[in-house]
Amino acid sequence: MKITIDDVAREAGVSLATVSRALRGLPNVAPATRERVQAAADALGYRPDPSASRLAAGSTSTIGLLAGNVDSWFAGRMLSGVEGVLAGEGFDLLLAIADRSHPSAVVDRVRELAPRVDGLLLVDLLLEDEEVEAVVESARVVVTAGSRTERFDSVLIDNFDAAAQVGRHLARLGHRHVAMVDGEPGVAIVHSAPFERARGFRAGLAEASVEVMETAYGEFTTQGGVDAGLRLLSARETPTAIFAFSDEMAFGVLQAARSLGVRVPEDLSVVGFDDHDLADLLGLTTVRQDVAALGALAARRVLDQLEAAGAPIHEVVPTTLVVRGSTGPAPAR
Amino acid sequence: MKITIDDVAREAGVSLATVSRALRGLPNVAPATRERVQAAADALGYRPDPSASRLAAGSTSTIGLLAGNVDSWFAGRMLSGVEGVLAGEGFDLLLAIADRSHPSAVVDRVRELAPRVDGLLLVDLLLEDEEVEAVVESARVVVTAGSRTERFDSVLIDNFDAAAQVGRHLARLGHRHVAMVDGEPGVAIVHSAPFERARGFRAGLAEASVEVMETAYGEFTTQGGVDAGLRLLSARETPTAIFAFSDEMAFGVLQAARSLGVRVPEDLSVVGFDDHDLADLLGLTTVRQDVAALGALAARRVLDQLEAAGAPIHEVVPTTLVVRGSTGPAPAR
DNA sequence: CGGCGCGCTGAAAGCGCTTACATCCCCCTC
DNA sequence: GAGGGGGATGTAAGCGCTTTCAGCGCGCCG
Repeated sequence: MKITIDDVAREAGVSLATVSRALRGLPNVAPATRERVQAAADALGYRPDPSASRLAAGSTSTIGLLAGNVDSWFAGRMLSGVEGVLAGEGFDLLLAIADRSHPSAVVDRVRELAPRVDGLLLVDLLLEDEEVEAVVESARVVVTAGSRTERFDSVLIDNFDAAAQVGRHLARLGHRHVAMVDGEPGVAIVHSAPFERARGFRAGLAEASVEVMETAYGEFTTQGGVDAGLRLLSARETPTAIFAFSDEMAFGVLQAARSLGVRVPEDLSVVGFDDHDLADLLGLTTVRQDVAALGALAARRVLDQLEAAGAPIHEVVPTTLVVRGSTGPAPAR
Repeated sequence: MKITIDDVAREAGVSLATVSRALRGLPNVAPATRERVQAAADALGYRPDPSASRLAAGSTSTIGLLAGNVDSWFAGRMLSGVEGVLAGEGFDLLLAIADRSHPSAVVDRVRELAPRVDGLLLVDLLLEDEEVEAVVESARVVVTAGSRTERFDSVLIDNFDAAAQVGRHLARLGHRHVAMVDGEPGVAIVHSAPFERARGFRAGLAEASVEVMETAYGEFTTQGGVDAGLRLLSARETPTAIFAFSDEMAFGVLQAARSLGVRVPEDLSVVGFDDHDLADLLGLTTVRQDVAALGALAARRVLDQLEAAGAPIHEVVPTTLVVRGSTGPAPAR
């Protein structure tokens, strides 16, 4: 029932080797032959069996995308960008999620993925040094998006600079009591997005001799942001400005403020990160990054690496500070 | 360099057939042999080549997920739920997006996907009858999630009933001038989510002899919701309540209301659909559906169908109307 | 006019597995 | 104690492609 390359060969009156060459556009096929083969293939509705091609050719035409989650605004955008490029180039996209609660989840998943893909895209994943090594060993082509590791190609924004701008913005507004909402405590991986944002924010504030008075953690979720906001705003000394490392967490902070009767921006300025669809609606000052473009670029990097691996390339995509109503002058004390 | 099943066979001192059987847990392998083989495989770090297995076995252990988009709250949740189940069962997840701007996109994509997957999951896709036929012909196992087609298994909510509840809720609050925000005009596919929501909403209102005065279209995006809201609220006769078919569109309506100085809920009641993370934050009355559970169930249905196909099964997941601050009594006129 | 090179095509050997089918051996039954 | 049955293992034939290598015919050069 299944139509194989032999059927096409018979139909076109050539050998199956010629069919294979003709259909894949390889050289050394006479134009007339190529057409005849194509016509035969179309007539029969022939579709090459991917499993067979993969086994014979030794490559899968598949790119694996491993992310920590897939239901955040960031991940969704990233996926969109990546899929667009891969589909355009005829590659399959294999999606995997690394359960962050399990310590070796990333490495385990990479090992599983490696044999079934030509290249791997790690999205927004923080890797310890030994994890990086393990990944290097099991996968041939690896690109990271949203975070950076010396060993792999990466596509990301200048987190340091973006956060520094936020710091300057708040300092300029007169804020002296400033807090931040990071993802998780204890993760201090150099070059990782949270690490760089914290560092940049401090640097931006430092220009005006302001220091971060406290850090809370919100796991990059809205609910986590609520909890973090409640903690910060019900402490003895409350901040007049909070910088959350994602819009989703910032939304949570806004909610916490509202539930405590803290007015934004009169009593509290809030800044997020991402420029989520709803940031505009909620009037949130934030850092805009074009995540879909990031994803598209990352996908291209994987494809390029497939052709010719070289020294790691780190691409930086620009960001913009978008000032809206959630930030204002520091209240008088 | 690559470790194959032969290497393991040699190491364990058995034939490669036995290795294959032992490692896959097939019967007719002596426990001692199985252990020896496993030990050899572990020692060598053997990983079966998926391409070879697939070619030989004739099945791919891969499920394809085709969606219209992947960056909505709904799609992200769905993906999460699906991935969880598939990963647990050792299946790969192939992700594809059907570009809705192209009319035959879904069918084309299904044809591409079919040879590389064992089963297909169609997420939130509206299919015309002829498209359904084309899909039936090219793919063996198909399940739809979020929408329903007689030919395929489906997992979805009772859109009619959920929307009817919304209608009753608004009617009970005294609203007589009611509008809705649908996705796209002209899509009237029976059993599809938008179709059923519109029908259910009308039915719920009809119990109180209320009719829908107008319908706007928001493409299921926040921006689309803004536009739809602006249109509805700046018409000659404005509604006192708007039911948007997704929270994201409802957020847009809220923004439109705010920008026009229309107070919610004093002047306007707004209801969404989904119970997005931020619905709570924004005080949006909405219909809660557990999308991740929907996805998990859908994935299971695909896997079950793989084992034994039967008459289409339609699973219905319950929803809840969550009343928050965005709905209130109809204003006096 | 013979030989050489080149463009095109075909034959065949895998790619690394799965899976009938054959084989062997041990133990039980009569 | 011979015959049988069944569990454990091995042998080998594919699965449907890709790719190397050889072959063939033609045109061109000397």
